[in-house]
Amino acid sequence: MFHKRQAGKSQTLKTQTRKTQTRKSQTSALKSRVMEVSLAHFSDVGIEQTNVGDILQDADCSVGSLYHHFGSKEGIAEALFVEGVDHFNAGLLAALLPRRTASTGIKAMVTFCCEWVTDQPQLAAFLLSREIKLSELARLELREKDRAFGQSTYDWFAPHVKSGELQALPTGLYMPLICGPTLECSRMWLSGRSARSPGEVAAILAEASWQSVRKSVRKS
Amino acid sequence: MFHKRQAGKSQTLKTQTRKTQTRKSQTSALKSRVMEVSLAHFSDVGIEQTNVGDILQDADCSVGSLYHHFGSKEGIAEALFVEGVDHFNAGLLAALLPRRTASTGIKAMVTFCCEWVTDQPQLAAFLLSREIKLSELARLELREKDRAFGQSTYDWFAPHVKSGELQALPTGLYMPLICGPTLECSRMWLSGRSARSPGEVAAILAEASWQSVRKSVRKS
DNA sequence: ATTATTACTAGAACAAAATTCTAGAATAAT
DNA sequence: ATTATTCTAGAATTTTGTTCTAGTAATAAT
Repeated sequence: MFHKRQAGKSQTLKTQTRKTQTRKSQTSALKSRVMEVSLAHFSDVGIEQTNVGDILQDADCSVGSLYHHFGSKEGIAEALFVEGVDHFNAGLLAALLPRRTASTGIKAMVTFCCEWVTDQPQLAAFLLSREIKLSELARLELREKDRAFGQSTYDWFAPHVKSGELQALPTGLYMPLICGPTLECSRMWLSGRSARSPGEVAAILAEASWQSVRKSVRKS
Repeated sequence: MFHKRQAGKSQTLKTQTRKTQTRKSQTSALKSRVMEVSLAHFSDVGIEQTNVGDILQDADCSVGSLYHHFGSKEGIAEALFVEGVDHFNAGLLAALLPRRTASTGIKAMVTFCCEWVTDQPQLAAFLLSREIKLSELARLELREKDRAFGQSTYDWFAPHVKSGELQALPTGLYMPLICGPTLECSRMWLSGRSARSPGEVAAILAEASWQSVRKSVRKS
């Protein structure tokens, strides 16, 4: 009995582990499927126009599962949004931090931005649409991430401000000045109002944004 | 009989006119009320989260009237959007066209943008959210207006490009470079991610945007 | 003047779609 | 082994946008 139980236990443990992984992987695959399918629909026709039924069908998911994992349609959007922001911020920092001069850093930010949008238009369109009603929890989470991100970038900026290469500006203005034009171009491209992708005009945008934040002594 | 008819007619005309005006003004007041109330809700929680029942109640309007005048919830949004874009574009042109130098023109655009957003945050938030699914008709109407607007601004730019004050850029890039940073600041302020209103930083934004599009001969 | 037409209002009825509920299966914990 | 938890499933419910029918007031036509 004891032996049997032991054996049974180890057996169970083993199979449990295997089964758990199977279950877990099934579950996580389901969640991924739902998110992937939802992103396609959201970026295509917007959250409101997307109906849950289509998501369920395309992701081969039951009503119960969807509401168990995400709580609501907005819940899916929220998960996508947080994931997307994380991905973007991480990429932008990775592009910025290794640069040693103000000019190359700023330009790297703009270039990264352009490429990221051009490479994943669906996610970009979704993030830029901002039609997401975030829960209080997610709002706080994002605000904290935003703060940390802002801090990281400013830590990089500060020395260059001190050395006189960059203008001293209210901290909240650097991002809009550096990435604002690019994001505006992105919106226009993503919504079909412009034919030129951000990737195609990256160099121009990078130079222009750099001119807008550099500390300059003008000839004229 | 003829006389009576004449009298009757004029009488009718008079009362008709009065009654008509009353009716018309009632109707137009109703439409205004619906739009005003809707804007408040839309800019606050978004179109999807706003429910028609609330609009009906707050605007003291019946279901029938609302659908008679606007066709759908999106119809209200569409009307607000078109009206808002018209108002913004007209204001921007009015700020730009009288200026005689490249520098003052560009700065006037940015300044106007900042003030407009700061003065009517609800409308600005609604326009910038871009969660509106426009009808084909409205889409075409807006595209045409966009084109005309772009043409007007470019007609103003062209001479300054020729004279070497402004950079020669792909036409689609002027607006993003000039207004992109401002719009980004606006989004942050409107969504509560930034405390400083665009109006407060207008001067900085104007100068920076000008630096980004001017044709410069640098000292360094 | 009477009749027909149109513009508008009103709210009950309807349909579509999001979400909740109940139940049961798989897995983990005690 | 039993109990608790997580997850799946889909029927049932609720919510909500929209349509429909009917009626009223204003305008035009005859």
